[in-house]
Parts: sequence; C-alpha cells; structure tokens
Amino acid sequence: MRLYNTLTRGLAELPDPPGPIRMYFCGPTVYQRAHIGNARPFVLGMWLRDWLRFRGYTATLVHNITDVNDKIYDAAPGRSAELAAEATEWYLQDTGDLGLGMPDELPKATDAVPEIVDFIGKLVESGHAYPVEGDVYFRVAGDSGYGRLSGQRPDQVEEQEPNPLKEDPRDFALWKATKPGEDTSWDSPWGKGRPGWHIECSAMAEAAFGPSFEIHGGGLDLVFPHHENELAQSSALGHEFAHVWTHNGMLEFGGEKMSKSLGNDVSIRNVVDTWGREAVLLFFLGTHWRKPIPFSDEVLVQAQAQVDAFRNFFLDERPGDEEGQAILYDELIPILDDDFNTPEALAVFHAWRDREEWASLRWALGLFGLGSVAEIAEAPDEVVQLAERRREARSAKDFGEADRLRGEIDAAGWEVRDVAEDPGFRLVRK
RNA sequence: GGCGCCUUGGCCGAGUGGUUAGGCACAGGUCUGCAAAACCUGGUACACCGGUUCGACUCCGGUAGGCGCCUCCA
Repeated sequence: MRLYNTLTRGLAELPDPPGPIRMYFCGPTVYQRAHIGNARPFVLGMWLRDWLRFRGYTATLVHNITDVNDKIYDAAPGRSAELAAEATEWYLQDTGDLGLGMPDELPKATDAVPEIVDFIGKLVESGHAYPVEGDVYFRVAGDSGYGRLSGQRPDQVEEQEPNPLKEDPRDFALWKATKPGEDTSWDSPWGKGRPGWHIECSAMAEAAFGPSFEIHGGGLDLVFPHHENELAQSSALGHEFAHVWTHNGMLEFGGEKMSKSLGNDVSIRNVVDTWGREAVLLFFLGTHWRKPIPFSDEVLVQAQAQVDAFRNFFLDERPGDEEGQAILYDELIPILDDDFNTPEALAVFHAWRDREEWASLRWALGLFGLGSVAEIAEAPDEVVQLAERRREARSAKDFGEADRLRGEIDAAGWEVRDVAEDPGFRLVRK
C-alpha cells in the first residue's frame, strides 16, 4: 500500500500487514454547522481506515475536535462551552448520517488539557519554549528543521501582526493567558489560560498513539502553519511524530476555496438533505483525494445519476442471488493500494455493472458505505394496490385512468415501471 | 516577496512516452399506449510556444491563465 507523503513529496510505502496503521486526522473547530469541505477528511479517513483493515492491517483512526478557540469565544460570548458542546453534537450527527460509522476515538481538546500542560512543560524545561506574562511560546529559532514539512523557509515567512511578548515574530503560542471576555480557562504552571491551537494535536495524537505513529491527515490548508508547528513541537522532544502526512485537496465553490470565513460554505447537513448521502459519497469517490473538487449542483446531479444507475442495476439483478460469482478482489486492490485511487475504482465499479458482476459490486460499494444502493425498498400495500389497479386499467386500454394512477403513485413517493415479467410492474422508491 | 499545486472532449474526471479510461449530459435507434428503466450506436480531448525523442497529452524549459498556503480555516 502506497500513499503520497507531504513530508517527502513522494509516495510512501506502508509496512506490510498486519502492522498497526495508526491514523490521526485533524477535525473541525466546532462553533457552527460543519460545511461539506469538512466532510472530506472525515470521509477519506474512514474509507482509508476501512480499506487498510480489509487489506489486513490493524488500523485505527483518531479524529480530533477543537472545542476551545478564538472563533468559539467570538461566536458565543459568555457561553462558549455550551456552543462548542452543541456544535460537537451537530458534527457527530452530520458525519454520522454519512453512514460510514465513526472513528475509533474523537478526542476533544478540552479533555486533553492535562496532557497539553504536561507537553508544554517539557518544552519549557528543554528550552524549546518560554513563558511570558502567562503565555507560553514555542521558540522557532531553536528548531533547525522548521519548515521541512511545508517547504516554507523560516526567513521568508511573512511577519504576522507584531506581538511584543514574542522573542521572534514566527514564534507561536502554546498557551494563552485568559483574556477578558473568555469564559473558559484552565489552571497551569503559568497561570490561568487555555491551549494554543497547534499543541492540542501534538498532545492528543501522542496521548492516543505515543511519540510516533504512521499517518497524520488533514486538509491541505493545515500544512502551514498548523502541521508544521505540530511537527516542530513533537520533534523538539525528540519524537518522530507522524511518519506519513496526507493532505486532502480543498473543496472549491465559485472558483474559490470553500470556507467559513469566506462565507461561501454549504453545510454537510444541507448537502446530505438535498442530494442524499449516497450522492455525497459518490461525489467524493469520483475525485482523487489530493485534488481540489469544484462543488456545484451540476456535479451533485451527476453523482446522483450514478447512484441511480447502480440502484437500477441491483433492481434487475435480484439481490441475494450470488451463486457462482467470485469477488474480483484482484481488479480493485492494485488500484486502491496505489495512493488510494478512488476515481479509478469507480470506473471499475461501472465496468462490473456492465459485466453484471453483482457480487463484486455489492461488496465494493459496501466498502465505501454505498451498500444501500443494492437494497430494494418494498413498496407499502396501498401503493402496490394502486399499481395493480393501474395494470388493470392498462389492460382495459383505459390509459387516462392508468396515467391518473401513476400520478397517485408518484405522489406517494414511488415510481412505477412497466415490465414484462410478473407482476407486470415494478415499484421504485423515488 | 516566499513555498507549492493545477490547466484533459458540453460537464465531472483517471491515466500513460507509442495501444478504448470511466461517468454524467446530449443525439439517433430498439422496446413502450405514453413514460421510466435497460440495451445498441454516435466525439481519438489532453492551455500556448519551444526542446529532447523514431515517437509526447505523458519528460525538460518558457508563456498565459487559475488555485492553495504564508492570518482563523478540513
């Protein structure tokens, strides 16, 4: 199994199974409904974990939630903790509704404060960090390897807004002293405060996995400074940290990155409700994980059309009858083992559909949370009766009545199709 | 200013130094009371300019355009 590694800018070969593959993926900051772009690393992480398990690895996925942060304070003055808790629930619901199950652990930053404080303490002791007036900053100048993940040259990094407490403008906060208006805080050797953004991931990842693990994932926009800083913190303690770094491409909307701050985001909730979870998954499946995806109604329409095509296929193949069909693992494994090329896998699925390899297709779709397209919905009795009355009207050549009944069936949420075999019609949920 | 990525037929989107990607849409056809579904047929695309090569969409250089990061961001 090979995956593109941001750190080396090349493909990394994972150790052979069954060795553990421990994956830490960065999750959202919770202060509003998560947008569809946030779903990409979630979906990728789940798919990858499940694929690795299928391939014989012992794979675990830890997906963190950032529940203390300036955005949250700003969004809910005086009740930031309540908002964070509420938005965390939204996130769990919305990602849960994608039907992929859940990561093995979903740690929250606020639950990891002791580990974070301990981590910072070690950085201070070893001279990699310094406390100033209740804040603690990481000393970038002391890190000769700084920039190796993102390719940034420390001397070229644009200056941020001046902060007189910092020794160097590039230093970043590990611990922030409580400011007026902030309604949550924790005790620390440096006074009351709360964690900086980057340290939580180093602390939580190492709490879950120890000082080194196999894969760290997240959005491409996190490479710098977030992941660079995580790497710097852990490296400062002599830890390898992540062996392979995976960064998924951004969703774009109207030619720009979709993001909350640009205000062009569409919620996971909204997209799933509008297009259905299968279409959303197929939308992600159709583009390689490292590439940007232009988000548009047209693309979702195309995804939905493919979902319908697979669903229609299983309608005709009488699901459950898989005698004599071997599953064609060999056609899929090389594709997904090579940097997890899901678009090419999708092409294989279409080929299997053409060749009526329904056992393989059902198995493969199931791997990606799309097993439901192979399930046939049973129409309720009243709809079946409408269809029977329509069949009778048709045989009596009363097509006006037949069309009227078709309208009733449609209004009940079903589509009736005439077929040659018994009972002469087929009912499909719309 | 620095770091990095991208440009494929109407749309989405893989891939390869020389052989059909695939899907969606569209058109025609078969079937059908009509429709839907299904099936058949229909387009040799790879930003531009050079170079390397027997041969480049695929390698190298440049040009144009677009995107991401360098500030919270999946």
